[in-house]
Amino acid sequence: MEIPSKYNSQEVENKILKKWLERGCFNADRDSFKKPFCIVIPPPNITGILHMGHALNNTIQDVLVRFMRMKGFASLWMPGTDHAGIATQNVVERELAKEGLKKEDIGREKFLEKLWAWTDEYGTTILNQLKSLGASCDWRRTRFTMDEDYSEAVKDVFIKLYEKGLIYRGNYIINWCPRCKTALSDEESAHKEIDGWLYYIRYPVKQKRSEAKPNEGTAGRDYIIVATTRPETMLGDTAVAINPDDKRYKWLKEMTVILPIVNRELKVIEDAAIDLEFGTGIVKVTPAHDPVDFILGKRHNLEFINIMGDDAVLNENVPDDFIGMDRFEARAALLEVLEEKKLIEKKQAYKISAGHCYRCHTIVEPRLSLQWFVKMKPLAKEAIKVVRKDKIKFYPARWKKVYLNWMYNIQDWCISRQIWWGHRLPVYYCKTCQQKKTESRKLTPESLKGVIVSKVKPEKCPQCRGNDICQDADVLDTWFSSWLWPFATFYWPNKEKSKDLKYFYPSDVLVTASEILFFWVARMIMAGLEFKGKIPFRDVLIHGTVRDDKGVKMSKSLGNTIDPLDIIDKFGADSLRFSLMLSAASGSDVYLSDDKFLVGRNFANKIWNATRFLLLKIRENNFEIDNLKLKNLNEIDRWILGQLNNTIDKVNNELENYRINEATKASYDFFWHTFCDWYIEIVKDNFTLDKAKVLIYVLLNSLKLFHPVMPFITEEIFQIIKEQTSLDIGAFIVNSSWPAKYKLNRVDKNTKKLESVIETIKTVRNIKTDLNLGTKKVKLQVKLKEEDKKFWEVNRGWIQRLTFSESIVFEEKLKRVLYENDLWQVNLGIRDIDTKNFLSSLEKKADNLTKVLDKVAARLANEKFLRNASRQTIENEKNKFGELTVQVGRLKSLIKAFGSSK
RNA sequence: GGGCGGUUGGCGCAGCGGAAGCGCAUCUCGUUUACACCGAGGGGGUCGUAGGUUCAAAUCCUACACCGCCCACCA
Repeated sequence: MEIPSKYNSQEVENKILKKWLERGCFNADRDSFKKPFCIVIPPPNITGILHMGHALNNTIQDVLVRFMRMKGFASLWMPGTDHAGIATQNVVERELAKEGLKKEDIGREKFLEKLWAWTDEYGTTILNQLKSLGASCDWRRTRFTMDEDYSEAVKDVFIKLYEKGLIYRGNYIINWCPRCKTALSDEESAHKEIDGWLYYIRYPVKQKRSEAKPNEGTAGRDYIIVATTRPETMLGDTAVAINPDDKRYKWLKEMTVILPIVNRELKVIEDAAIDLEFGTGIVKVTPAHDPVDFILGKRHNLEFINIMGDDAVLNENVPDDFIGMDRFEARAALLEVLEEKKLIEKKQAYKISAGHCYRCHTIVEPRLSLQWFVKMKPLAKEAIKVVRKDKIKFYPARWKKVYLNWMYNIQDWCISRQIWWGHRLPVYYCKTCQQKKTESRKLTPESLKGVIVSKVKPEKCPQCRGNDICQDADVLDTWFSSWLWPFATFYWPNKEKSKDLKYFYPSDVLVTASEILFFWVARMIMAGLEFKGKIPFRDVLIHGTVRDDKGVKMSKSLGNTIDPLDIIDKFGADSLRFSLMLSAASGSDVYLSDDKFLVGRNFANKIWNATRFLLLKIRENNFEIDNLKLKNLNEIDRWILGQLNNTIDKVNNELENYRINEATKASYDFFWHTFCDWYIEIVKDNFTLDKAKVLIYVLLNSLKLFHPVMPFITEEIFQIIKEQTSLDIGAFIVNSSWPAKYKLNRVDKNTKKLESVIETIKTVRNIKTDLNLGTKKVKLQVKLKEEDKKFWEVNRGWIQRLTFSESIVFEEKLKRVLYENDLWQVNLGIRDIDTKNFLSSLEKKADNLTKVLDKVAARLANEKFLRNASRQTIENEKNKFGELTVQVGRLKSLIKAFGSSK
């Protein structure tokens, strides 16, 4: 069979993928003879399409899973998808909008039908894209956060926490997205600085000026000035506040202030939280629309006036003129009125740090509302301990601090969402019991009267026996289901179905970007400890962000993305993976541009052609390769096997420490620059059956080293080797065993000679370049000891070829020496030579080495050095001094012989 | 405001106490028994700045500067 000279990734990858899937190569089952290794995938959103971030994240996981699989572990990569509440609902809402409909038009039930239909149609798109990336998940096990069993786990957890008193319902200021019309958790509100204004507004004082005690500072005025960035919220003001120690406003303490436009009377409260330095030192207090004011409101028993609806449009709690206006419209209108009334003292440009909805980027409105929360402090306690004690380790380690810092300051988690797509809260209300409550502007603790927390709808209210019962309309935060992912995917808490859980839990490593450290990683740790009593994973591997070549984060909205599917099309999944792994220094961001992927493509082609060459030679020679028992090894063979051993060690070590880029680089360097550049070149013209076996042996083991990073091409070549030899090497490389070191039982005396020859070849090439000889063939004259002649004799052929020489002759005496090392001297058989370049490169070398030599000499002459440095260090320096002296001596005498250019 | 990173050749990174390295880019040469998606070579860096510790500092310490993240209730 002819092998084409270019590797065709498209053709190969589809074919190989199909075989793997058909033969269940990725399946992982409980096996009492194997140790488990498990990674749970960060479930992509069902709305997702594969982007570079996914490609990076999942390639890392796949490399680890494939590595451990080959190492003989029952290596499970658990796949699945996340229902992604708000994100998915938004997508389907947009679809609906194309028909001119809103979700309310068709109702909850119909809307959910559409969502499920959408899920069925597009929900697995990303999983198929992961397959084409080569992701070796056990696809039989694919789970979805809204699967029936999974939903049971979610309800279960809610009830457990509720019964433990860790879930409560209450009126608090939460982050509200007026576009998605739902509450958000603190984490879902991303703070960004925006340009705004700080307005200074005059509020009149009710009491007549004469009644005011005339003394310090601002006392003489009949108004006060407050500063605000969100003037429209003043319509909900119910007080103004000052610091009790603020001498400037002592006079104000007994006064009443009139809220302009609304004409509500505001009392003046004193609170130590007020910053004397900021603004005017007087704060307008809007308890229903600002988190700080909310606390003040509770502390001082103020009225809470909610002035906005769920879409941030002002409601009937504001003067008629403003009702129905959007918050920003209202701001403009209000400022106009204030301007007219001359109530604006001044405004100054100001950077506001405003929360933005992490799904639609709308500015979040702090809003008082009745929501469900999880008490986090008790859950955080253990989760802090396991990380502090390194039961869970972060890679890179610095993330430990970030994690702990967040955990120490953790806030309660708002888990109810006013959307339709998600897990309904397992909460029911008895309308009869609830009606007894009274409407009030005063904030009262939310009574649990009429609240029934239950997995299924109760027939009757346990309190009043009434049957007018309805389920809470809200759904749970998406992360309230994702935080169970490491064990709910194994059908926890169903005892019957979750047998694998015992075997595979805890998983070994979680691979993720830092963005979801708090959203997901921290919460999984808490959930694992709370519900399973065990950590969910031992290691957390945090990789960087994917950026473009200018360092800007890749994002769809900026249009600077590189589509991984395009790269797969053009260069192949292996190239994509290889280049990603090579550029992804552990934990640092990845800068990508199209040409980065050429490295991967070129390397794939290199592997391909090396294989092609070997198989070609084997066929030419009619060699029958039916075993890999290596025989008649000479020093060259032992040298390459030793180099392979070193590489295996290095790759093992690096992969075990999650330094995939280092592992990738090590195997790349070995294969290209040692195996191809030297070994193959050396044995080319002495291609015996024994050599062919060494070549195939090294090739096969190299393929195995590459396989985790480049699964497709390595599998394809593995299959070709199987086809073209009689070797019994197993069905698939994906299920084959990881390379072991070749047993080399003696230290080779000739290794030094071989390495000196390689050094000599390199130098001769340099000299020829310097002498402008190009590829001209000249005689290579060598003066060497009798005992080394045999070595040169045996290896004459390839040394001659690689030095581009017409012949090699041994001389008793050289007319001149162009190169010299510990073992031999070399001259080239030419008469007239242009020594200019040669001399200058010699001089440059000599200069550099002399500088170093001087330093070493000075060090050795330094008494303090001899006194303080370790014996070993001094010994090293002495050796270095000796070597350098010899080298410099050689160079200097060479320069002298050719007549210095200086 | 607090915290965490980073600053090494044009670009991206490694090195983290004893002779400045790698990949890409660049330049020169090359129709060599696979591969031009190749081979052989070359040029290019006083390791952000200023101090300090040390016999010795890119490497440890302290400030500072710039860049980038994250957290935070400065209205």
